[in-house]
Amino acid sequence: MARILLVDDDAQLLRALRINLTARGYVVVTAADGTGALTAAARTPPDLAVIDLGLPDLDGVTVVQGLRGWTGLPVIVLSARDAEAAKVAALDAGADDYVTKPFGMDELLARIRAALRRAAPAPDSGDATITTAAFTIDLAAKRLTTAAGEVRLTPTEWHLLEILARNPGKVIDHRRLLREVWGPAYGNETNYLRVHFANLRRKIEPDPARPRYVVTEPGLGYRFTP
Amino acid sequence: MARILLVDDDAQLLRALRINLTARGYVVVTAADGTGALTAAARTPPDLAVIDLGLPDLDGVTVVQGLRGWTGLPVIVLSARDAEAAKVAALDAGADDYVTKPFGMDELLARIRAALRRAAPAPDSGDATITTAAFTIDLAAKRLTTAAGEVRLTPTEWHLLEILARNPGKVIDHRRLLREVWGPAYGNETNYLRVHFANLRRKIEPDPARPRYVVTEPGLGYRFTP
DNA sequence: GGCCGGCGTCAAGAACGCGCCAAGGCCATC
DNA sequence: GATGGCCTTGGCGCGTTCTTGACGCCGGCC
Repeated sequence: MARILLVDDDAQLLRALRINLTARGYVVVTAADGTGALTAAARTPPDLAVIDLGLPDLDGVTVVQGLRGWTGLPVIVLSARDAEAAKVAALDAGADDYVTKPFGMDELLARIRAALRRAAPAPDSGDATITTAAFTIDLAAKRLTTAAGEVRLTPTEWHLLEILARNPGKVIDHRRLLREVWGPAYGNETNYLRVHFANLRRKIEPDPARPRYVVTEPGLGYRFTP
Repeated sequence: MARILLVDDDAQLLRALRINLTARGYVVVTAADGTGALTAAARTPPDLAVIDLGLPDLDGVTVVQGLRGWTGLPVIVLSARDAEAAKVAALDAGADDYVTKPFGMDELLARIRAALRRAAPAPDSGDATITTAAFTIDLAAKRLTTAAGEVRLTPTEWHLLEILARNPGKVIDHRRLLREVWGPAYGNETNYLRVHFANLRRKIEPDPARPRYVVTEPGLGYRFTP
């Protein structure tokens, strides 16, 4: 289920939201201030963030910009009723949606569902399985099967393969791969990519020395060709 | 500019919105009821729709579903303050966003901008292929194919070609090319350009000695002519 | 006619990126 | 406390790419 990052300095509200969301099956991570939110998001990027604009340390808009710098995850912003200027600023900074306090839990849940639905860029390709001559990727079930049987991939290998497989034929930057898998602090550690792609190829390529599906574009990045 | 479909039975509000939106450069189409909205959208699909939930003939949720049946265009829904149930229903029906009446014009405009921005996540993949008589450039996939087959370009060659191809017909300065590819510290190393453009021409020009597509403008820079 | 600056071409050495291997550390599980 | 899986880190060799310098060509200018 989706991971949701909650950011608010009101411990009571945080607790209420956590209970409601976990009851719906979401995995909830919380932070009480802006820096905590950014570090938490950097460590393990969530699928969606709910951010209160009135934080003790950073402006909520700053937090939104900090996230938008490296990830496209949907962001829902919370704030007091009369702060229309802040609303506009947050939306223009890249927030996806806005909820005014006080709000009904049903409304927030509906907006979260809507945002997550939008974020799944292609609902057909989200649940779809990608099939090649050598193997089949089931993105939803996180399963990869070859003619020889099922293959176990490590989390990083999955993450890398998934990004490539969702953009078939396209070259994905070194930087983008590193940012999406390891977080915004990474960008030059191309050796990570070399090692993990080598391991991945050893598992899924018919001839790992001459890869057919996970192709290197020297100096640019990597490409998945179905 | 973007086409926006406005659906509301309040003629006064419709007029006010039309004035404000056209003033911002949007093209506005209006409808006063649900059936009118659906037929208008079917005739010439807009880029975004703003729909009031309280229509005389159809339920607003029905209109949203009617649109969602065949198009993915972003939909913003309007309704009275106390209709939280309708809000939830509309969002789950596929509406992208929700604004409560009465609302400030700035907020609506910000939400429209946000929705349009989300809806156009791939401006590069749309116009990203440039075709000439001799070859095709796919900027998104970083692929270049000629009649003879696919051609591999080095990173610098790609970078140079991409800058020229994104400004077809325009002369690009030596300095700008050097700065964009090699960094701000470079500006006089025109010999780099000579070498790399020579290599590039050898790969993509039918007659590299007499270039047709990557043309030198002596003393000024280089130009891409499709 | 001779000079000069800008451009294209070529070739050689340096630098870089990549695949591969192997050792070490961290964490969770048993 | 031991084990095993996974990620990180460093080093090595190879091929490609970039840089650098030299040379010839062409057109404009004195």
